[in-house]
Amino acid sequence: MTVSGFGIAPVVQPALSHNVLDALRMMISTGRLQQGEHLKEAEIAQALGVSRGPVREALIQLANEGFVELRRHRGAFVVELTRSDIIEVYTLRLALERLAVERTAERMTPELLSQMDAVLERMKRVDDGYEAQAVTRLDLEFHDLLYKGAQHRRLENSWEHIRSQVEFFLNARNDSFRDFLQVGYAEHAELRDVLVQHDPQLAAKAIQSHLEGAYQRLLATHPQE
Amino acid sequence: MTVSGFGIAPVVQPALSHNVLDALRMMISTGRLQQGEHLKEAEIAQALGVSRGPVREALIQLANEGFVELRRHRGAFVVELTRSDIIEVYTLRLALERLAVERTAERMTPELLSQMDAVLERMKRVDDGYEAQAVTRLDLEFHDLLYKGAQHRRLENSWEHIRSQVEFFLNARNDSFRDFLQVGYAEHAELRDVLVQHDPQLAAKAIQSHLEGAYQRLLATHPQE
DNA sequence: GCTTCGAAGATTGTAAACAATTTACCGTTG
DNA sequence: CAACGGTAAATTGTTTACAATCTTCGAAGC
Repeated sequence: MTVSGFGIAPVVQPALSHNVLDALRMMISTGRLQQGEHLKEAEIAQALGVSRGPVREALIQLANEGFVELRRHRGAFVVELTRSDIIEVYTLRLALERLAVERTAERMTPELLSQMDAVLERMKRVDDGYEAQAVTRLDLEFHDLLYKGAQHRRLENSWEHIRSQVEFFLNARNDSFRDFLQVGYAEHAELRDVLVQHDPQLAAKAIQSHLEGAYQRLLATHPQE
Repeated sequence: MTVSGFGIAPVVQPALSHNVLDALRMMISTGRLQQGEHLKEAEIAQALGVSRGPVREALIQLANEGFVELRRHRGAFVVELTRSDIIEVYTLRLALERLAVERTAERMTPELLSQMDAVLERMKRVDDGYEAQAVTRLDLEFHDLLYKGAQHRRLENSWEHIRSQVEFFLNARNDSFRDFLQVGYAEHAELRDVLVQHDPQLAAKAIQSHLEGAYQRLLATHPQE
């Protein structure tokens, strides 16, 4: 191990299954794939120019992320997300993110702070003509930092498991409600200000009210079923 | 849909990958597989009499559960669980299980209660000659019911993701400390008594102290590294 | 008309073969 | 003798082929 600290990343091709996973994930979270749709392995494989093997592996992962349902001998179906799914995702996310901010508040570093500020800066610059997916990405980027700061591998993993579903809901919402300018920067900046105080309990309160707000705005776009 | 409510389960063979998954999971959680060990696909496939396909799928699942680490072109390695992993599993488990009991307390039904009592009854009957794995199973069975009662698919899924790791730690502990007679029944019965009161906040407190106790006992068996 | 049955097609589950990459070994070189 | 290089073996990544199962659709029987 004589060499280290080069700025260049090692050249490792990502696995094909990883490419397939990314492609499918994006198609679902952006709504290009209908809910309940039957994802046929052969079809996907041909469309992406790979064989069924990598596709199967990607579908297993998607099932783990709760995006598709795997039925034996029937294949993968895009899950239908209803109001009760919003509640599930929200409650689980709150449980996870509370742990995240409690730990992040205790571990706040200048590096992390500057990364947060960088994201906040980009939020501030968002103007009227923004695209829903772009602000969703910013939102998620900020929350990614919360998990990163927690330095908790399994917690980050759990977050990844619902992250795409959150992305899906946020995309749908930001499409119909264009209020990111009002709430986006302000609410996240408030979170940042709380985190630097190194107070886990305060941070837990803050994330609770932040997510509660997001949750209510989300429910407003999904009327009863 | 003319037929329903038969007592018999439909005859669907589980997928081979599922069998492989169960087999590997047990071998790891019971410690039959060394930490850091390299799990070779061909070897496992031959030992279990299947091809590499199902084995690969099982390994992907195991990686999701945090049991093995997958390195591209290198294969699957059994993770090495250290003191910091205990902390991770414990903190994450607490976050999840708090949500679980909060919901279960709100949704407590007579059916669930009798299922809990059945498990408690078996805990009570445990005598001096118990085996570590048997009491671990009982312990986990009770906690499974907490998640079941929460009626939260994604939460149950998250629990499954760390359940085997909890099992691994509990097995190791129950092997060296044989105090299940003292703490096993009593602590879980107390949890049950709290849950029937339909008070989420009280339930959250109870699970916190229960897990805190389990955590401390666990740490005692894993000295610093 | 409605149900039942069965065959053909479609789709997934599994196995086996091939390709790409890593690891291990060993001789060479300075 | 440690470091470097190269070749063979081992291992994973991917593709292809085959088996098992499900779905579809239409005809037969009531």
